[in-house]
Amino acid sequence: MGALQRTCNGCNYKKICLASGLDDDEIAKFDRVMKRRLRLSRSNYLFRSGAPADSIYTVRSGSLKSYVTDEEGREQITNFYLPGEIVGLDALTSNIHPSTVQALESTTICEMPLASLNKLMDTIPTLRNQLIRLMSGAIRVEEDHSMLLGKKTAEQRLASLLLNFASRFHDRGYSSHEFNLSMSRNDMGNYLGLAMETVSRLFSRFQDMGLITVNRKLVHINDLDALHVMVLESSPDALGKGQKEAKQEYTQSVSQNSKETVLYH
Amino acid sequence: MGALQRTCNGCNYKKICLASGLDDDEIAKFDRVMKRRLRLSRSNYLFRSGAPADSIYTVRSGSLKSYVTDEEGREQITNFYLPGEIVGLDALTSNIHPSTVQALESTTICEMPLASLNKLMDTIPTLRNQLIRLMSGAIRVEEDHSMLLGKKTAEQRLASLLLNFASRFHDRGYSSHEFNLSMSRNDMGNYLGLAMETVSRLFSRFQDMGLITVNRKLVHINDLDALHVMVLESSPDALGKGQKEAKQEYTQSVSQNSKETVLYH
DNA sequence: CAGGTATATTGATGTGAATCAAACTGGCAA
DNA sequence: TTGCCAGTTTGATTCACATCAATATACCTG
Repeated sequence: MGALQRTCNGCNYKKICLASGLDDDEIAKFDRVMKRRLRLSRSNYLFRSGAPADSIYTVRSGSLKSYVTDEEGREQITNFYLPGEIVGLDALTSNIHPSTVQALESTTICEMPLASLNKLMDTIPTLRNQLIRLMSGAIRVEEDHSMLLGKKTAEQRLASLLLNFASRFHDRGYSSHEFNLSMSRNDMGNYLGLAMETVSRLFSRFQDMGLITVNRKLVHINDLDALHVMVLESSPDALGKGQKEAKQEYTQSVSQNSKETVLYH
Repeated sequence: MGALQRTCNGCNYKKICLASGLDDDEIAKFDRVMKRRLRLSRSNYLFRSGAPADSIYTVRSGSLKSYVTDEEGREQITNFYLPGEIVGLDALTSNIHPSTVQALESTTICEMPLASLNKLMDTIPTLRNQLIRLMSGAIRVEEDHSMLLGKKTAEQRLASLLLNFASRFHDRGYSSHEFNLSMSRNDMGNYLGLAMETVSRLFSRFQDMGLITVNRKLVHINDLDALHVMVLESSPDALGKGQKEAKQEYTQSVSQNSKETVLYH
């Protein structure tokens, strides 16, 4: 996954990352304060939880995992990061990193110092808006992760992960049918709230069902539709009693329902 | 939980909400575009997923729950909101609400139109920074929720919820020992990734153990420390084999470890 | 204040995924 | 080439929590 350009303008991911939406003049300013080519090899840390946060980062090539740690040393992987994605957005409340970020393979990273970013945002409102958009997106991603952890079966969790990566690789111009998952089975299990053994068994099962072909880290998806169906299959409690209005069109906006009423005073 | 003032300056929660950090002049401008006293009664919607997002909101009194819905109608509650907390931050990517937000009791809400907010942020950098801080905090909250859903036992999940509310009530000037949980057992279970019956049993168990006294929605915490200990107790896999470096001081920042190395090129 | 409906509690049973326990595989260093 | 070791696969068993089921209790409505 190369992206050898040294400027944002030449970068493959400028449409995805912080620089998205900036005009030529603005991107040049942005470029000037962006530090490029931070390099990490496999399993090295970008930063650890508790460290002061002076910058946010973008993956340029390779991939990362981030995880939070509790007082007992339990680790929960919260995200895997692919090129163009922003890392460190959870540190802007306290300027202390709450997460640890570690490379899954040889990875290059762009660094944007927060001081520079703040200064730039004063003069480039587009940049501020883009940061806000990305942060909002990060919240959504976490919400989806909660849905996965709270409401999906093991099978649906792994299917979701495969579909998620398929679509993100597709967005980056790579095949959505064949790709490398750079993290270990252990990492996948941790992210999915499953034991490593369960992940391994599911890979075997999916292969036996003809849905995928796996060879170590390389995954080939033979039947994307079947994986989609699998994720949608209703789990035992999907339509539990407590949820009277479930199963209606979920993209609806405003209904005539009496409960919709909102009153100003 | 009254907060009857009609201006931000007189509001109990101005230190927590968006207006935090603004000087008198700025807060006056902010005040001018804030719409106050949106009212919802129990189980009414503030907005539903799929609806266009034109504003973000702050709880003024009462409480809310937010949940995401998948294509099959499964609902995952992602958050409960108390006075001073901001709702709708996950909608700023697409200007479509990904979540549904519903009142848990009679609730009053302040509304900040996004158009006004954007205009204000052009002239008040503090406001922009505060929004960014709050969004970053929202990401952290979701990460903690993932840790809860992915790595904690049923017992630890309910204990975490109780401690979470204890501390949030405390922050708002209420007792951290006695408070009302406005949501149903069903909602708690949904949020915690547990069956309602499990939540109910745990309430009974905690009461039998002398940790709390429950009367329907009213919870009195008798032994806060014991709940803390319970959350920290290591679950079966807290120190699994895959996690070599667990159990070290989790607030550490930079170690001498060789893996810490970061190279510029 | 009677009656119905929501919500909550408690008990009995079932099960999906965890845990425990071996083997197996591939990468790498000597 | 050998041997080691981390990562993975596969199998046997257990267990925490879900599900099913039956009351019980609070709340709301007429």
